Amino acid sequence: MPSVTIKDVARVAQVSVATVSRALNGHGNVAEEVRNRVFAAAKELRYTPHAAARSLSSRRTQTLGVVLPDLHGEFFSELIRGIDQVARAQRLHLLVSSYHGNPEEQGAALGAMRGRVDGLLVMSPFVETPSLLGEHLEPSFPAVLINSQAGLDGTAVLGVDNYGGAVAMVEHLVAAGHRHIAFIAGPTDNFDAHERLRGYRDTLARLLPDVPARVLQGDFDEASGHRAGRDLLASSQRPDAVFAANDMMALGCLFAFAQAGVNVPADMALAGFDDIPLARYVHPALTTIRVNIAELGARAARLLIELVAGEAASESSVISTELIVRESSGTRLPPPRSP
Amino acid sequence: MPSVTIKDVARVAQVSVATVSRALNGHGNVAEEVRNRVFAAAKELRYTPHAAARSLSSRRTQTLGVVLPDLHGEFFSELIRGIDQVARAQRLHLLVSSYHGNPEEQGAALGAMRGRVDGLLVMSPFVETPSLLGEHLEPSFPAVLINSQAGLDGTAVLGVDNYGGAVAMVEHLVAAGHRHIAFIAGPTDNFDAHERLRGYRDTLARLLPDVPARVLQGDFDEASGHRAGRDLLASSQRPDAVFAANDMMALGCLFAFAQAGVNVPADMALAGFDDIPLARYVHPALTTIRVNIAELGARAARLLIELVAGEAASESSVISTELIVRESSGTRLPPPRSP
DNA sequence: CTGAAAGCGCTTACAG
DNA sequence: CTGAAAGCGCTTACAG
Repeated sequence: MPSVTIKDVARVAQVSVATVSRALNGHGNVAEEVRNRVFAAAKELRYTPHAAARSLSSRRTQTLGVVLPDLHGEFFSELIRGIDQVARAQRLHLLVSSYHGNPEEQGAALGAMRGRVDGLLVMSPFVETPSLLGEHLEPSFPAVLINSQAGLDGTAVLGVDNYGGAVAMVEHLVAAGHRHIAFIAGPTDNFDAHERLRGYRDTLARLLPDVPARVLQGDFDEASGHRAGRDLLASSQRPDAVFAANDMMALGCLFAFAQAGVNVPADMALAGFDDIPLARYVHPALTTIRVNIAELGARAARLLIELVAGEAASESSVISTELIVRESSGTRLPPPRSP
Repeated sequence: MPSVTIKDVARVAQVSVATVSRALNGHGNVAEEVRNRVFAAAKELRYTPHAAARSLSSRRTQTLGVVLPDLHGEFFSELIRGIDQVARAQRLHLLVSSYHGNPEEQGAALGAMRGRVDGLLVMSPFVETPSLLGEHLEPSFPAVLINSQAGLDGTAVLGVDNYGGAVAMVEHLVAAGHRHIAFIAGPTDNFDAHERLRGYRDTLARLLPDVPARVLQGDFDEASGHRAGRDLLASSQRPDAVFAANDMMALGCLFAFAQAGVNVPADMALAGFDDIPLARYVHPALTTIRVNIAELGARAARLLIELVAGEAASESSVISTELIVRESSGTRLPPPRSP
């Protein structure tokens, strides 16, 4: 990073720093000939404005803060990619921070963003999110929550339609002729998990009021799915189908079944949620709910940019999901892959 | 973000801003009682220092810049995770930027980091990297390249031992009894791809001097692997084994074989490179080379932090790889999974 | 269209 | 141990 400053450019171009600033920022009211001199000088010196100085005086950082619970795995990768896509289209930077699932760290991460970002994208999948955020987020500061419970104040929230996805899956399983449908739930303090469970319960009660819900506790990772699968096999009453709250648990369950010689879907149907890349590669391919994560990130970023510009009212909405029927749910497919 | 400044704290604590600064930054030479007053005031006002202002006067941003060719997929996700792990341990922030595989954008991304970061982590897997970077990176600015060709100057480079990994794989395939080993190469302008190809060629020439190398062009994605697989099947001389320069191409190849009813490894052995999560789930599980990407990111970050502190001389090194033998290479395994 | 000057919020020698 | 002041590199009314 060269330490050539606006002063150097001004000297070479023989104008004041004010004029350099105006010329470089395209402020229009600069004589053609002067502007050219400034540009030439800037180029010659390989001048790049000093971001911190600019931020300090302009009150704009040209960067968006992204505060996530973790950075690991495809979900966050896709989310960041979606955010990045729209940010760069607006020449905005991304300050990324993970709080490693630790609520305290989340507060620190939020605080550390001050003076660094023009707005905040935060994902906080805790049930107690509102109070957590209330302490660290000024209501007046542009922010949009991702996949989180609605804040107390009017903070915008963008999320996946977890409830709708779970509803669609249960409807599908029931339509495929399954009656006893067990559910492997995600962590109890996770908002996504909570919504998916709610969708399962509501739909089962609606479609098959006489069949009791059956919920096994999981925590979204493969091992817990495996455990749940074994418990199911060991129980006196095997269900017709198992709906796992996410694909990783469904895979764990699938392996448990495979080890026990239980055939999916012939002996037991299986479905997941998320449509991770693995889902279509395992055998049998996994019926699941697709969630367009990049789209979620992109929409959140767009909304935030509007908020920063003072254009939009904070409004919450939801990204719709898509049922992806593959072999594991025991439904006969028309053509292999419809576009 | 509250707009309470150091002045407010000074007023409430009844001291000068200089004292507030010293107290909050732990400069020691502040009276116990005064320090307490300052802390109390800061807490009461929920004061958070303004990062841009601090950076401007202290010449330190407490953030590391990360400039990557892309943000998509597991590799970058893992890399960022590794970097994040060490950065946060030092309370450093991460400014992440993707240049979307576009060399021009890379220059812009690099330039935009000025005044925002204390050091730069850049991955530039182009063969022409040195000249590209020379234009935008001041030699005096702390930077470490990741998985890139060595810079002209003394810039530190950290990378994966692609060459060594390819050597190990060819040795393994030969030891398993395969002679005609085809190679599906990655993009010609990609440095990783280049090194892997070199490892293949050298080792084949060394171990089986009479067998000609056979290289098909790919571009690291599944489709190109599929294409190469079909070409191989259509050719008059089928090889005994196929070594793809990365797992995605190996998977594409595997699907091409499966479609054609060619059994792996009975009819043809197959191996990849990277050990992506899918590798162990496909059937047959894929023999591949594991690369610890998070470790790569972590080591790069550590090195950069030392450079920023002026502690280390820039030195280049390489992350070793590990041969993961699974079914696809046609070797009989001892126990299923050795730890 | 252009310049001199104030100010953004901090840190850090320099005095005392 | 503490304060007054300069300065970090920019932007932006305010004059002209």
